[in-house]
Amino acid sequence: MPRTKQNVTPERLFQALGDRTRLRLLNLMGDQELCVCYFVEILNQPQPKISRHLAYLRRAGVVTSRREGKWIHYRMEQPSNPQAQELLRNVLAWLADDKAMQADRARLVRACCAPSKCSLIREAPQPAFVSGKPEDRKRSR
Amino acid sequence: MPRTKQNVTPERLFQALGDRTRLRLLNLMGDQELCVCYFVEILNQPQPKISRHLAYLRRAGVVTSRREGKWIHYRMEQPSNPQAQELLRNVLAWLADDKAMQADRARLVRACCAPSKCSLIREAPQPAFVSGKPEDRKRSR
DNA sequence: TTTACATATTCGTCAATGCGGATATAATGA
DNA sequence: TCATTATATCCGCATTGACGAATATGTAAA
Repeated sequence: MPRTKQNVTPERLFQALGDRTRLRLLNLMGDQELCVCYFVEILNQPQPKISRHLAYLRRAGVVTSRREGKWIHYRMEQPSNPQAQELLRNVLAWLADDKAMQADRARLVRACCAPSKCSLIREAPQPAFVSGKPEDRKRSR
Repeated sequence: MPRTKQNVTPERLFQALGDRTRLRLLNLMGDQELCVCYFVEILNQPQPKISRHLAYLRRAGVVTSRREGKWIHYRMEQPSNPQAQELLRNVLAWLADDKAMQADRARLVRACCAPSKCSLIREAPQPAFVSGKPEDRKRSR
């Protein structure tokens, strides 16, 4: 029997949100799917660290990933519970108030405008908001 | 200089929310101030455990306490940031969906209707929603 | 089939935190 | 003052989780 997406418990979700690095990751992928190398570039943190936190978010059911060749894209996953959806929207809205989070988003935009300047993302696929593809996010699993 | 209420960081708040016992406590005090002995009675957990979790919530800036003789009342504290306020409202709404949380609230109402049956709260001051005093919560600190 | 590159995982260490049990503190009343 | 009651804190232990460093895996390209 194919295991359907299990409901995230509130405490599990909040544990996932209880770390600065993970909040920064969610802040960046709030709008769109992003490739791992962007997170590493923007947050300027060791790649294994980023990877570990992404894995934590995935295990907590907050994000999903999709492979595209060598690259792996992460995006937020809509919880099945409407209250939880609303809550995640609120989280992102709160983060948007934070100066450091705004700076992260600004760095993302800058990196996307001049990918050639960023060693890590020079050849990586661009996020949708740059390439212009409107919401063609495929379901992964 | 009197220290004003410092802003709660998102990660700190979410850490505070990342525990089942603390969520149950918040669920109970969502509507009104409550005396510690009620938490002990309703959750049916060791008093030191309840006390530790209440202390955690207090340190995280989520609740405040007020002493009344032998008893100490806890209530949720409004964050200064409107986004955080909205978020806490959402948390409570989400919890209200949870069967176990509903059961807790039902036990609270039952305990308040027959305090003589509950050894721990036999003589404790009743919560405002029982005694009928409309929102006379005094600021503590 | 090598090589290079993107990403994930493992390992050892350390700090934070949850718990039960015991004890301390604070207010009340005899 | 002493006893009682409500609540808080401390102790020792186990678990979780964050980290850097090293290494493994998977894909593509030569």
